[in-house]
Amino acid sequence: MFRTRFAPSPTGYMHIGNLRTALYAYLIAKKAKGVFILRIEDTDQKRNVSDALDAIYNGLALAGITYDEGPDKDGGHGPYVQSQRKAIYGQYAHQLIDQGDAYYCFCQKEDRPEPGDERDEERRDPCRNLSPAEVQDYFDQGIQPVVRQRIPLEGTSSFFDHVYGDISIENKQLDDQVLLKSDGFPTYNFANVVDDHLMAISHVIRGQEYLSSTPKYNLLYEAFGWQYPEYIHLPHIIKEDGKKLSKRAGDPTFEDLVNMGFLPAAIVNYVALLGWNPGDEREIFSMEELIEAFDMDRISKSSAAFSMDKLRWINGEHIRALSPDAFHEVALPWYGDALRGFDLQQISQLIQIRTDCLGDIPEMLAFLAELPEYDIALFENQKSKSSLESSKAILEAVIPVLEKQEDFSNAALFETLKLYAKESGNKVGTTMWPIRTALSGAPASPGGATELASLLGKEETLRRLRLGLEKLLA
RNA sequence: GCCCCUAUGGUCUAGCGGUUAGGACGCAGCCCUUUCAAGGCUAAAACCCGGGUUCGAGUCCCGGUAGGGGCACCA
Repeated sequence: MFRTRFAPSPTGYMHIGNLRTALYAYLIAKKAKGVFILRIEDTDQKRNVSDALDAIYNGLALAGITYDEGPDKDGGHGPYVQSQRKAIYGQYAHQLIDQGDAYYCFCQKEDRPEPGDERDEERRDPCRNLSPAEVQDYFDQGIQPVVRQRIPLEGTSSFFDHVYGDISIENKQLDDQVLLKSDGFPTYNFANVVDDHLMAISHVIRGQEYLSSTPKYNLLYEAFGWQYPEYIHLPHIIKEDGKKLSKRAGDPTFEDLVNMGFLPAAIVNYVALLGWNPGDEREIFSMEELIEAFDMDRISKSSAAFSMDKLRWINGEHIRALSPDAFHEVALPWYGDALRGFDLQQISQLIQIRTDCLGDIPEMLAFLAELPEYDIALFENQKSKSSLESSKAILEAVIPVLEKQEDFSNAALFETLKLYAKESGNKVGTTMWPIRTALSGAPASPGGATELASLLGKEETLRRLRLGLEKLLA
């Protein structure tokens, strides 16, 4: 039985790297018809943010990643919040001390050498060899110790990782890491091992930054006589300039992207592709398709750069794949008050294919509510064989035609204007250009002349056309 | 300082000893067209460097270089 877990610490938001870790852990479990677990790693008392739990729940729900066991979903392996498991860690730490695989350390933080000091020779802690009497003595002085892991002086620790292959590190490179802090809480280094074992996690999926600590965790598994899990360490996600993603530098979190107008499903789709590919040339995936296609042995080793351009494209593909009704629903919140009175359904129909990101909508439609200032140079367009003169003539001729037009539906308008073009000997494009331009005041618009006219209605259409003509006559 | 990892176009990637080095985003051009999109077609663009191994290396080995990560009473 595959059992994977996502184990975030409650920092208040879900960044892209976390989202991908959660997603891969979910996909690996679901692919194997296994169980996906949410565990909260809140052992750092200084770092807990209120409401942070909600951010995790909301983020996962938004992403469509559902867990089978978690803080609010007992699966018999709880509690799923590490701060509620304090007694468990204490008990296991004492077992290690009794076995000689861990020891009390009474050093103060300041006593520890800095990296870069001559720590290669003697990186072992002075408390490593304290006699029972000395330990007792310290206790009698009321000093609160930490518990450190006793790493073997000799030998090499090796393990297999599904992404990075065989990794091997000499034990002498490993630190006697702290297992239990002086406040009695475990460190991540200890809690993750105890919890992963107790929760029967079969596959550990986490960031690459844990790769070189994994031998220490395996030593712990061995000390307990536990079997260790399979490992899947994930390369980092970086920016296109090679720097790392950071909220501080203004890089968007998952929630930010959603607020910017990206579909959660598209973000999930894109993030899945950051470091993994299906082995064929598909790029657009639903969650179900991802589950079907995912293969942990096809995860790449090198870090991947997050590309807004590619996200936009994938988002556009997801938007275009929506049914018209579904698109209308997601687009609606972006229309705002300025578009009151317009046929929003018709607008949705017009812009769906042209929308890469919902956040583009307000700007794309701004001209509807208010005609922008524009230069008459816009009436000149080579491709439409449109000049200032032709535009003036066409506008002059077309205004009376449209004044008589009763049916302002797109189809009817198009018939009328096409007929006019034919009779006047103008090309359709040449006829439409000045109309489209006068109606939008922009070099490009989400719809052609008749589509805009139909949207704007007869009165406003005529008003804008006359305005355009005035500009040309001036 | 010590240790671990990585390295194919600008970006994401396929490749797993013999390929015209494939695809996608982006970029440029063309077609389509009621402007723009969308769609179709075309183009430019890559195996970090140096040694080996081999008949033959992007692919295997070693060494550089560059980048990332770790060496916390943070996770």
